[in-house]
Amino acid sequence: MTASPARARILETAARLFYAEGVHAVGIDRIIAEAGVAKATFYHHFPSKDDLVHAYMADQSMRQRATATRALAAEPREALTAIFEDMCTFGTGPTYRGCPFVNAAAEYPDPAHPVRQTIDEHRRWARGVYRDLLVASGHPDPDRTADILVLLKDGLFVGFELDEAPNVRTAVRAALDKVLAEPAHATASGRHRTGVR
Amino acid sequence: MTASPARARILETAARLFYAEGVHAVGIDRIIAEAGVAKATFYHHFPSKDDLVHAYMADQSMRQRATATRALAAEPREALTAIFEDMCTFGTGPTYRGCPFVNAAAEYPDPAHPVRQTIDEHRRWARGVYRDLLVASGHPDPDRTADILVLLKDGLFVGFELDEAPNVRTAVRAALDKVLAEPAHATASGRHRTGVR
Amino acid sequence: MTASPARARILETAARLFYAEGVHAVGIDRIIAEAGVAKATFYHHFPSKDDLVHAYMADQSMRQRATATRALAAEPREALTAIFEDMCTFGTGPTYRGCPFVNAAAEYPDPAHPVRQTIDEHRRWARGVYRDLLVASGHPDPDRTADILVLLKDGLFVGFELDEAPNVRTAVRAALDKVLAEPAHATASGRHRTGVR
Amino acid sequence: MTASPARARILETAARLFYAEGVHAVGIDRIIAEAGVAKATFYHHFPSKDDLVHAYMADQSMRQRATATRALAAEPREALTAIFEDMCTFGTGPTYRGCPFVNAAAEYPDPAHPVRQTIDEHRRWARGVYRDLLVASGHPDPDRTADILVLLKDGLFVGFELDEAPNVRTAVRAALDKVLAEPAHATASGRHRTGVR
DNA sequence: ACTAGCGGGACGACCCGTTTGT
DNA sequence: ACAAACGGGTCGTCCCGCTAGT
Repeated sequence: MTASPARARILETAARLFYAEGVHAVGIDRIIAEAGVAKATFYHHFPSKDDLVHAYMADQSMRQRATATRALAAEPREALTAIFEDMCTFGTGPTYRGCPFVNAAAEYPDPAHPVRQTIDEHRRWARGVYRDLLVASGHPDPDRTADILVLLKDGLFVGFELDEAPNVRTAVRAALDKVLAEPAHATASGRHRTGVR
Repeated sequence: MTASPARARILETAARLFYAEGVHAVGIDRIIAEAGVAKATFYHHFPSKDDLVHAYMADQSMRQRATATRALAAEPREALTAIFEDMCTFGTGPTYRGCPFVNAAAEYPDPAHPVRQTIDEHRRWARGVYRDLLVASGHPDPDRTADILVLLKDGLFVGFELDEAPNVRTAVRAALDKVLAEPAHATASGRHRTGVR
Repeated sequence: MTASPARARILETAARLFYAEGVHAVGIDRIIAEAGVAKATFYHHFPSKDDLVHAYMADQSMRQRATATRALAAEPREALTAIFEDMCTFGTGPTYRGCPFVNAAAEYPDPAHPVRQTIDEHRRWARGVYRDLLVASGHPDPDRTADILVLLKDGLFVGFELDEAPNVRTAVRAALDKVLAEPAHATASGRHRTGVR
Repeated sequence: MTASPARARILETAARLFYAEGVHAVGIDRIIAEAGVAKATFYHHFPSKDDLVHAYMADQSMRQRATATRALAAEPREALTAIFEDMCTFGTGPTYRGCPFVNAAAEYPDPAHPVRQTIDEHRRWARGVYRDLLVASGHPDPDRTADILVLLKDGLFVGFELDEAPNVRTAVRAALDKVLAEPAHATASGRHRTGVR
């Protein structure tokens, strides 16, 4: 289908540069140079830079969904902690540069822009995953709690970029525990997990 | 001191435009046009665009500190909720465009850049405020809890920009309650507030 | 001979686009896309864009000659009026965009360019037709009058593009009458035409 | 007012190049190089190339109006022949490249484009001048005759570009004589057709 | 101290005509 | 017939200096 090697090289190069340096800061010339393609080839696959940015966003979303799908194999509660652990691991990587969606949104102020809509869609998906897992795990208030988990997710993405990673990781684990803890009186099912991972 | 009306107009205009549209997306020419100053005047006060961005960051930090100082008059616990309520109110404003520091960081990937250092400093200040208030309110684990409040703060800034404001607000209040709740057994000083505002 | 269907489609498409939008404004990619041929096929039939432009000019000339040939069946005098009526009819068509040769000359300033030479040749042919018809109709000054008819032809082509068609048509008919009118004293052959068409 | 030397140099250079080589064929870079201005200066005075083209058209129109105004000092009939003689003289100049308006129209197919509207306005002015002079000279049919003079004008502009100048000049003079010749009473051969169509 | 304008040159996105391989 | 490569060209914007005038 879309199995053009040139297109793949362009998208991969763009993803790396856009994420590392920002969308506006990376020019087409640089992308085609590092991808080793001709200008005409680039514009054949992506009629405009915005189309490339859009494809970059869609690609990021697809990758995160694939990663999450793997975590979804476990039990609901474990899946949730696994997802957040995965994000923490990602956040401590050498190339980490924050959340690609939040960063892109910072450069695309117009909420009606296609890039923003792709971001919105991704966020709805992420919240949906949290909610579904909470429902499956029998959480009494999955909707509100999913919203809180989204807060936590965004906070950790920012934190790993701008604060000290170990502290962030510790705080994320503590916060997740607090959020997933049953409301005080309903502590029937003893929850014995004493350390994620 | 720096009470030049021209300089103030430049900074105010730049702050408005940088925040609303992003730093890279706003050119010097546009700033001087909308500020109604001459180019020479601009470069007299700000030797380079980066200097202006730096001043913009410092100015944002100063404003947030002034706002927080007002909230600090109340009791520690009240002060904390007031601070988060203020941020929620800010997040629902018509010109809201996310956290200026997070947005700027998205456009300045180099952690060694002066702009990033100003951001770091601001974040250290914010965390310090949270920690101090937690200490003053007798919280048993002020350091880790301050880290969690930072997560919450960043999450809400992102959420108000990219998600539905009412849901975010509700989630923030619930999360703050959870975070500030006394660990079950140690409920000496009964804090009976069951819902902010 | 040159009965390749691909070639014909290319030439037809190019003629339509060149005439409607100008030569420089239409790119090869657009032509091959709208003609539905491959790039290699295009460059097989037309080694360069200039060759295509040249073929476009030659084609236009051939078509005009074919049209004129039909009019030449009539009596000389009638043939002349028929030729100008044909041009007026052409000038009021929905796709009319002026004289293709004049338009092309506007984009090819160099008189030595092959395109220009094709234009020159076409104009010599047109003037020759006028002169021959004037001679055949017994006009006393066919050479100078042919030059005047060329002026009229060019004027009407411009007029139909840039002025109001009905006024132009009326003016063309009146001018043609004036031009073809016998000089006062030499009114031998009564000319009985009482209304073209 | 608009007495900026840089702007004047740009416009003068653009007029020369646009007229000699065509609008699309001349790039901004070339204009600013030959005018000796900076790109920023160019875009300060002309926000886009189209604005420059528009100014070029308006400038040409103004110049032709100024030239015509000088000829208008004479008696109506003399003024008309002077105007056409002026155009013939212009047409035989070394830099002659046809009518700037017709050439520009060839490159701007859209009749709604500002450039085209400037052209339309100029043509209305020219026809108005002819008509006024015909009225002042007591011509019995100034409106239709003005239309014919427009035909003649356009024809001569094209002819001087694409045909042999001396023949064109002769033909123009002869045609002008025919067009301005007093009707009826000064001629033996009555003109029987009193209204085409 | 402030304004207005101009010069400079690098870079932005995007399109051009053309050739080659498959 | 399609995809890719190529290099140069298009218009336009960038940040930044400098000079002259008030």
